[in-house]
Amino acid sequence: MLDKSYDPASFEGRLYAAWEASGAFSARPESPARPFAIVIPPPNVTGSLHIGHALNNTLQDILIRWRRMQGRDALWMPGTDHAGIATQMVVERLLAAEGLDRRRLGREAFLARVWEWKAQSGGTITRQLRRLGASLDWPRERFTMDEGLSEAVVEVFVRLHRDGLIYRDRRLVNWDPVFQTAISDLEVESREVKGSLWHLRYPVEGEPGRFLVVATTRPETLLGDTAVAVHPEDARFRDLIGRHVILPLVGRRIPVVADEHSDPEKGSGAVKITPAHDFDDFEVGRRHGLEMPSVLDADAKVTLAELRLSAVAGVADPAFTRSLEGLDRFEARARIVAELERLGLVEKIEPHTHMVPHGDRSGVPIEPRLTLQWYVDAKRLAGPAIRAVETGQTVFVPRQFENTYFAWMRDIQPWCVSRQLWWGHQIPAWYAPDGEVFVARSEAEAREQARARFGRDVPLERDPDVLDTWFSSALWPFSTLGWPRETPELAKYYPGDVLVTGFDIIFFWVARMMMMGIYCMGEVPFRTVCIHGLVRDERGQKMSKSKGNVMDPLELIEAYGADALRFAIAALNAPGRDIKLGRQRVEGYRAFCTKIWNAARFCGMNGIVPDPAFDPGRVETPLARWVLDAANRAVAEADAALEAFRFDEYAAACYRFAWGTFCDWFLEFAKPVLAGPDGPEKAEVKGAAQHVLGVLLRLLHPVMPFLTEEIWHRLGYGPEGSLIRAEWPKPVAVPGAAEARAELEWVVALVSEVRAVRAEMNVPPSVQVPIWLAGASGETLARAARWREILGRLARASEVAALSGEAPRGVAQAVVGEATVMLPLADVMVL
RNA sequence: GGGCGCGUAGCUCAGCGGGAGAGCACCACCUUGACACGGUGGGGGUCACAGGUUCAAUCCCUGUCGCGCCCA
Repeated sequence: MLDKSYDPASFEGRLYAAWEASGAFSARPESPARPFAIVIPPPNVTGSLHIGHALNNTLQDILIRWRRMQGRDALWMPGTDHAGIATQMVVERLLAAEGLDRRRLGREAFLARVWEWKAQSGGTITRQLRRLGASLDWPRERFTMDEGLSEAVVEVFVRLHRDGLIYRDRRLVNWDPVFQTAISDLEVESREVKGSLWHLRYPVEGEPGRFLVVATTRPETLLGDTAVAVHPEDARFRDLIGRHVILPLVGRRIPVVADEHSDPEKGSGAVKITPAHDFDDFEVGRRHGLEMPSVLDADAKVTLAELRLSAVAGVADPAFTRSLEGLDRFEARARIVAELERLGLVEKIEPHTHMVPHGDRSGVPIEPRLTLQWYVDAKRLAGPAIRAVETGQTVFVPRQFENTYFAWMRDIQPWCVSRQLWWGHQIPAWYAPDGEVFVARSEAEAREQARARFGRDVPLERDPDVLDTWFSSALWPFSTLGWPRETPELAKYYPGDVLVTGFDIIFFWVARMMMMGIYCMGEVPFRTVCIHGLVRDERGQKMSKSKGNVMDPLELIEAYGADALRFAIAALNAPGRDIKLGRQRVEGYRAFCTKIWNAARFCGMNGIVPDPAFDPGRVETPLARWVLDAANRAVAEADAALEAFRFDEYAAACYRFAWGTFCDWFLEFAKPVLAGPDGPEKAEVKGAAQHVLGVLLRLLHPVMPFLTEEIWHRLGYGPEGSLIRAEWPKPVAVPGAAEARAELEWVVALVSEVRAVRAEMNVPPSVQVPIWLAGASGETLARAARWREILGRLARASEVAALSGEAPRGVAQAVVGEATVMLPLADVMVL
């Protein structure tokens, strides 16, 4: 028997442990069953479960549990990624607390510390996913730095290099001065900064007293200017095109070039060009063949190494400029502006708000820097990945997100994959003393190549850099299955069925997994990409620590149970929309959990016990036929919703059937029978009840695994922990379903009408009133007789009788079907 | 500036050529032997606005306004 109240904390942990111990989450590669495979979008190993993970993993778990019950060989591949920067940051912070730093420790010792940290703290999120109920195949758990996955990374790098798809190039990168590494465009976020627009006077060569005024937000990069650009159509500057100006502080002459990059409407109409420290300027520099001296180093401090300083009276004093060497970029800015003001070279300073790129983790402005890095030719990999979506080999749900994918993929830039970090996959490239590069699977292989090239052994040095974490994540759909080895898992579970992820991740994972999957496997990594939104607070605000509006899924699970949280997430997951989640929503769905619990408890109290011998094809009473038919429809609705990734509709179908049909009507109709004498009718109603409750538990299991599993064994449907393996319900043949539906719909309509009329007339529930039916068919009167007792209970009818002739005075009337319902209320109304 | 999406009951959102809906919230009544995390009943919307197509438009088309996101 079930306890008096629903207390999820009392069984969730126990059930999860039982499932996991029994191997219920395991895929069975050797089984002939058709596979259903999902790879988890690997969470960051430094992470802990936030509400976005709860959403993402609830949806995946619903799909996996549903397909598993349908008999598919379900594989949900777990794991985490090594999160290069984030992890290195965490460990460096720990070292700092001990007064150490990684450079003093050395690479090898530092990496040992990272692994040590991972062993101790890396399992946080996987433990938390268990609290959610996520049925991941834990023994298969992978980590992007695992031996096997690392081997895959090296293999892909070597192949890409062999195919000319990976190369070294000197280009501008987003340089993070804090982490001292290149970072990806996607790790850069624009932040609005209140700054200034400095209008600076550059003396025009050969015309003393004439200045070309440039407007800039970054006066400190002036040192690296190699031109001034004006718009070719701009009449103000036409005569200056092709002439030169003198670069203040540096004293070199730099050309005035015509370039459409310069916007006559903005600033002064003339822009300084610093090709080594600005992406747009870099392009201008390329177009005009300009030099590209760097004036800021890895720390974003001034370096003059690539400059030649000349003295120009009143414009450039080399002694001053040399004093800038080694200054931080912001201090240099202040000093430079002060010097220019002293020289009378500042025309004006305007307040100016603009967007400045910041490193998303370091929080400081990124510095575009010219560096030599490894690049993947993403453009060539993108072609097939675009076609795969165009031709429907992979489909996005909702469809409109394909546009996001196409937009990004069609405009894809060379992918900088090297990072100046220690934690990550070290690039498998070795350099000979002359700089010749050997890309190989191992040092031995590199030596062989070098020997073949030089005819003797030469000392080789390995590239110290590591690869972008996304490089290894991109391989996740097949590296986790054993690639490059041809394992049974790879053969069976690739391509996967679905990738479930947020729209903000389309660029990160989806695009890269598509490119690498097609390149390495010759086939897309997944058939469907199911895109969900962001979880926001109840007012639609993004959750953030600074706003203090974050909801902790673990806290919600403790307060309301994992099932309530999961159901809330599913129910609110409207396609293409963000989820606005408030505490009250979760609380509200906890009420639904409680309702199910109590309904099951009622069944148990009335001796409704599982009966495998029950045959729904042989039921005779309208009530049993009707409820079995309603369950059929609920199953069909749930299936259709899940097939379409409509988690909200699946939840709604379950809710409607469980509460609106099973509890509100079926159990109420069943009560007089259950309370009555034993006999065929009671046996049949009990049979139908146990059957439909069993359907309901199975139907709800994917979204409410704990509650349903607990009821399942407590009521004797199977041993503890067996619902997860139970067969997904299928519609059953119900004889006379249409007639039963018509009859029960009539009863429901009649009861509802009578209740409404009575409520409107203020008749107290304690007062029983006759129901008279006028103009009723013989069929209706027969039904009325069959449901006499129910009408007494639910419609508070003292009698149900046919009426002929005139309507008596003082009766309230309503129409149900062909009949007019009359209630003699004149004496009992409360006015 | 380009793209995508959204504007339907107080809130969150379904619906999408012919009947305006759900859940929650609200109001009233009800301690009925599963459940007050409950039951019953009820109020509440010119479906953003303006044109157009159609016998018919919340739904299709065009435009306007407002909001959000992505990209530059």
